[in-house]
Amino acid sequence: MIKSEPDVFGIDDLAAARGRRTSWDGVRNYQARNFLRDEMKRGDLAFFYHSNCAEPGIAGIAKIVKEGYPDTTAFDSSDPHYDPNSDPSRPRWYMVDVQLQRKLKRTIALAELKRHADDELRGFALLRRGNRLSVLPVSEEHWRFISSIE
DNA sequence: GCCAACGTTGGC
DNA sequence: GCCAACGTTGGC
Repeated sequence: MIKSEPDVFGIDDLAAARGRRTSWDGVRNYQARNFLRDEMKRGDLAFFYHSNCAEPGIAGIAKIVKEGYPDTTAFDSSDPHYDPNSDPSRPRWYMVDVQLQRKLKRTIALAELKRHADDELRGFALLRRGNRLSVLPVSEEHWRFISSIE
């Protein structure tokens, strides 16, 4: 799952992007970085989640079209995500490229997902207390369940 | 706008 | 290595 604030870059922005794809850059959290760098494979699907907005929830599905590679925004001193501690010879931050697979027929609200926190979605990282990860794993079982309630 | 939950930073 | 201060995330 990849999270984004729709006011900044939402599912419709991805739909409007050239090739319906974009670089998922600017992630500056080590755990999230590890998922981008090590876990997400070309062809994998990811839920696109809208955070920090009126109706937080899953808005669409994206596909990983390029596996983890160094996040070049970290090297650009004029970029808001610039990190002087990330050296091009030893990059600290990684990104992937994603492409819109499709928007969901409806946004599956966080409130609805929460109703299944103790059964079908038990253990889902999104629902764990204090979760703030912007990139997080979804198990096969959880993926199938969420797909089934669309 | 408020606030809880973190992660990071930096002094010691 | 500890821990207080600070900044950020994100639901409400």
